[in-house]
Amino acid sequence: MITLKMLAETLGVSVSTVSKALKDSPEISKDTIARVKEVATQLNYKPNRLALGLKNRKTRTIGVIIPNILNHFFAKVLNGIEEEATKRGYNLITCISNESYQKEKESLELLANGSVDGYIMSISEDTQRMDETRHFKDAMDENLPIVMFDRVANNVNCDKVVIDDFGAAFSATNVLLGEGRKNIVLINTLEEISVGKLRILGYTNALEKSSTYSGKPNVVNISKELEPLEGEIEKVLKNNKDIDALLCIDNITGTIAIGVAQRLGIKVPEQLSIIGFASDNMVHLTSPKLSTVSQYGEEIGMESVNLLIDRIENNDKSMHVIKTINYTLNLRGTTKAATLKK
Amino acid sequence: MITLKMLAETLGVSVSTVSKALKDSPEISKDTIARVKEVATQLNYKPNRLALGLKNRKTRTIGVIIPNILNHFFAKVLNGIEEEATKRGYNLITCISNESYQKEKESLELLANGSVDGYIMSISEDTQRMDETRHFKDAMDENLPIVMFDRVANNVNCDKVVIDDFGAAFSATNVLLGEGRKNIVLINTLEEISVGKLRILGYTNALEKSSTYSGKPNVVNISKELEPLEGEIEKVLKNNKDIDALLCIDNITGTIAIGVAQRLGIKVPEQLSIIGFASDNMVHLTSPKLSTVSQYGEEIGMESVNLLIDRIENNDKSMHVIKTINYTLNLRGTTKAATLKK
DNA sequence: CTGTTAGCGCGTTCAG
DNA sequence: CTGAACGCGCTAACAG
Repeated sequence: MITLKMLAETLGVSVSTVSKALKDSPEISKDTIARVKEVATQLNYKPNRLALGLKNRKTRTIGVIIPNILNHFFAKVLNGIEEEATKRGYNLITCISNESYQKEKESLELLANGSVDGYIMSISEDTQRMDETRHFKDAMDENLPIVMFDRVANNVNCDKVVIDDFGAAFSATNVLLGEGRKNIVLINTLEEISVGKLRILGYTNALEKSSTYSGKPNVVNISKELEPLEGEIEKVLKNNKDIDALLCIDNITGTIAIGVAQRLGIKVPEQLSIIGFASDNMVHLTSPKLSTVSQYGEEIGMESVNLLIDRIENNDKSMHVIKTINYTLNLRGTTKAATLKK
Repeated sequence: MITLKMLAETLGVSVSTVSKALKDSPEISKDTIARVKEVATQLNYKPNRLALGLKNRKTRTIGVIIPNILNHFFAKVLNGIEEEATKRGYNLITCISNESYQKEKESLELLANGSVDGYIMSISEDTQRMDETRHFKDAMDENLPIVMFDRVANNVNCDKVVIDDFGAAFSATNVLLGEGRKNIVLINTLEEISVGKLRILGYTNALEKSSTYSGKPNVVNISKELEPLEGEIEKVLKNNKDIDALLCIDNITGTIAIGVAQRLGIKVPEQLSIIGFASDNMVHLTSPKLSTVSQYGEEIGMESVNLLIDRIENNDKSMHVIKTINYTLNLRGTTKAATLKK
């Protein structure tokens, strides 16, 4: 690792001269500047980030804490975060909470030692269940801003990037209603999570607002632990006679449901419409292709980065914002009304 | 952020006394140690990682560079890396090369400024195509060890963690041969990548070694850019009359092929066996379930971390190792011979 | 037992 | 135009 000192020695000038020369200080002669830069590039000098951080009290590093990288949605968000952060000259320190409150808390604390300038995170299932927020506030008290995305803590006062989950489920339900469906069942595996609640609300609301729908909201909770999910979905299809539409608000059951329905001899979408919240990367695995509500993971990541960096660089204490990212209804083969739009 | 200096002031002692007390130095009296620790925990003191890094010339941070986080395999590896790194007290700085040589090179250089103690990476498609290695050697010249996993550069002398791709394809092919398949086609989307070559070699080798197989190796390359993959696979099934087995050596076509075959009225596995290298998380999406060759992503990540940290902490210059991780053949519904084992 | 000093790499005074 | 000195937070060698 090449340092200013080494450059100074090989050039026979002082350290501060080198430092100034490298940033084109008017204090230094054109001549010296040229010489210094020449040697610097030749020796491949790179300012030590740690020393800079120590000096400026800024690391240009963002702490990212996500619950589960194997979830494709979070992977997409991370992708967006990485891209935008790189663009703005920031690095990422990535932690995975694995849906555990303990790990999330530890990561937060670990990075609050001068490692990062702020956090982007989505909170763990554990934390949501326990409704714990102390650790967030501790971090923010140390002047480390937090941006939460997707799964956010309502009672924490920080910037947030969310999807309009209510609206998404509301629109999706309306699509099914528009097809004349009379028996729309919602399948849920996200029991305790805030977004799950909002989606359920959107669904029930749409049904209640409908003048033609006579049935009651029908929410079926499936535990992710309960294997196999296929069996559980089969039960749903068998136990709910006259079921003609499925709204799957987690990221997986929609895809599975297609196969189960077909195996049971139910025609999709003629006898049963299905809309999922699945990732688009799974769409081409099934036939017919699943109609989905898409979440723009990358965009969420990018927005989070911008919100955070603006907050960091302006040391901004103004009102915190909640940014809502639009979802998109991608109607494909598992619904009939491919012409309906939001 | 609480510093030693602040602790020293509130306690009325010197900075170095505090420093020593916190690490139970025998130079300091039990009494002072107790007092210091008391205040330290109360004020929630955390040693500044940057300052430590600057002092020790060690950051306890690993630079991770992966080609594409949306690829489930890499996500799994990252998961394994994160877990093991945390266990050993290391942080991760994550970069995504997006399969670009340029980005990979930039990331490598960017982190070579004291940000990390070493790298774990899988090299980009771009880099493999160009067969570029200068940037790796530059980093290693700065005394930053590199561990490469999965996609490795053969002509770079560093630690490597790989799967036995040859053996994996060899065994998979033998399973198909053992079923009495006479027309085994290999489908490939990984044209330029080293692992792809090895898998193809395993396949051809198995066929050539077989005394009963009369056909020739039949390798079909499909470009990932060519959308839709379904159509391409359909062509393969139609163009190759008497085809009775498919070995899909990338991570996606196996899953798709099941659907395509069924749509064409081909019975799986009666008329057509399929083995894929797909991620196990996709397995439950199809019916019948895909037989796969599994790559233990997490294990690869963990091994990489241990290799790297050992190298870092021992400043070890000994021979570089190539660690081979075993794969597993998971025979499920798309093959008949569920009893055959490796 | 405790304090002073120096230095890790850098940038920013302030003197020359 | 150039250099010496200082401090960011920390540890370690050295004095007291």
